[in-house]
Amino acid sequence: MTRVSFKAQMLRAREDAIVAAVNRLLAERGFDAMTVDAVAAEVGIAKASLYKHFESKEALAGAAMIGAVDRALVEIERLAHDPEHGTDFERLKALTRWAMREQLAGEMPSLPSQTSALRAALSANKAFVERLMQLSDLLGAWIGAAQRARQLDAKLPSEVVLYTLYARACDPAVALLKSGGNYDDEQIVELLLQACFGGIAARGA
Amino acid sequence: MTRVSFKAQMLRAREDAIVAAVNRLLAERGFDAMTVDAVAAEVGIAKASLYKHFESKEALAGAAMIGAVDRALVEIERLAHDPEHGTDFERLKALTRWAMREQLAGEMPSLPSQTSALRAALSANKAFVERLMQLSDLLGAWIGAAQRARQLDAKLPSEVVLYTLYARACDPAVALLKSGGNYDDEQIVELLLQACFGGIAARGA
DNA sequence: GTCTATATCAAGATAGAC
DNA sequence: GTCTATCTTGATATAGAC
Repeated sequence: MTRVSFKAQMLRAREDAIVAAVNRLLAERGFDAMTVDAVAAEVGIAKASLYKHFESKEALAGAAMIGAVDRALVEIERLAHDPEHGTDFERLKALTRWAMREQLAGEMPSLPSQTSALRAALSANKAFVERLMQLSDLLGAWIGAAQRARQLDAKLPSEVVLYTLYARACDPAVALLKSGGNYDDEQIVELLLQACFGGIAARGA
Repeated sequence: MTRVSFKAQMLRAREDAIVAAVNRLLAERGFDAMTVDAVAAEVGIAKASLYKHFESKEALAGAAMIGAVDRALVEIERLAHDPEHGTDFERLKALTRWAMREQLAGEMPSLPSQTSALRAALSANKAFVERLMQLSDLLGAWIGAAQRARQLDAKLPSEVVLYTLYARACDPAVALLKSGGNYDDEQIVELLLQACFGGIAARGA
């Protein structure tokens, strides 16, 4: 009864391939510079066929953004049960590390900068907004716990920490350091993680 | 002999007005979403006239980006002689504060995200590259001095600190906090400055 | 150097056959 | 649901008169 028809499986696989292509192009070029022709070419189907699956460029991007948030939610779930990360503070750090690695791998679609045409469309996308709120709630809980445990700075409002972490997931400093060519991916991640959590000012004394 | 003709003054004023409009639109919408029509409308002249002053959209943006770097250089010069900021560490902090205020005022054109069509054009713009190197050299000197004075974390490579500060000048966290509506502009600046220099992890103990 | 009018082209979206 | 061919729009850039 729960068996899924072969046709439906094919449909699903095709749409997954489309979303994956959009995700990559979104990470590589951003929404404005991504063309629907490029998506079609990457998937290997005609542009008109794309529009049978998604009704607009905004819908394509929306599906990819939902996928990105979902991957973050999956990673959160994984970290919550990973004995290697014993505190919420460590889990927040591990999640930020994961986000930076995704960015370096070209799999993190950059957040729509304040102004992008995408922003309005995403605000109207209920599935996206709902998942983003879920993500924010989970992170907010971790942040609050880590502040009470005195591992995160309790003087910073939780909102400031949350937005700071969101911003680090698309930090241009990652690409700048990468193009500098002096550090490999893992070094970039650890250096920026240190700058984010520890700050650039000296500690101690 | 050094007198400048009235006509040349008018020309200069007109071009300054154009660059100012481009700067604002670049800050508000970014390069891709900025149209030459919008620039013309904002300045109040015909689009064809714009092209008598600048040969392309990229040239327009280049002029605005050069202007932004120049404003930073002027601010650096001012800070270097301001007795209120006695150390290079304090000057770096003050410059970052200035950049965040510019961003909130809508006067900081966002850095071309890794992929923008603008990036290639800027790399080929000698005047821009030259000024950006000048800026980087000045900041690099301040960073090195602040690290030797043990006020900036000496374990972070100077390059990491430099790129981190560049990234904070267009930090999306600024706009996120602004749209959150819980803090006024000055509070946003001070909170993010604290997160950047002090880090989000707890200090002490 | 400024204007109006237009050329040109890229890109989002659709028609209609299979 | 996939294709080829086409429509339509919006945006960069230019022609040509004044």
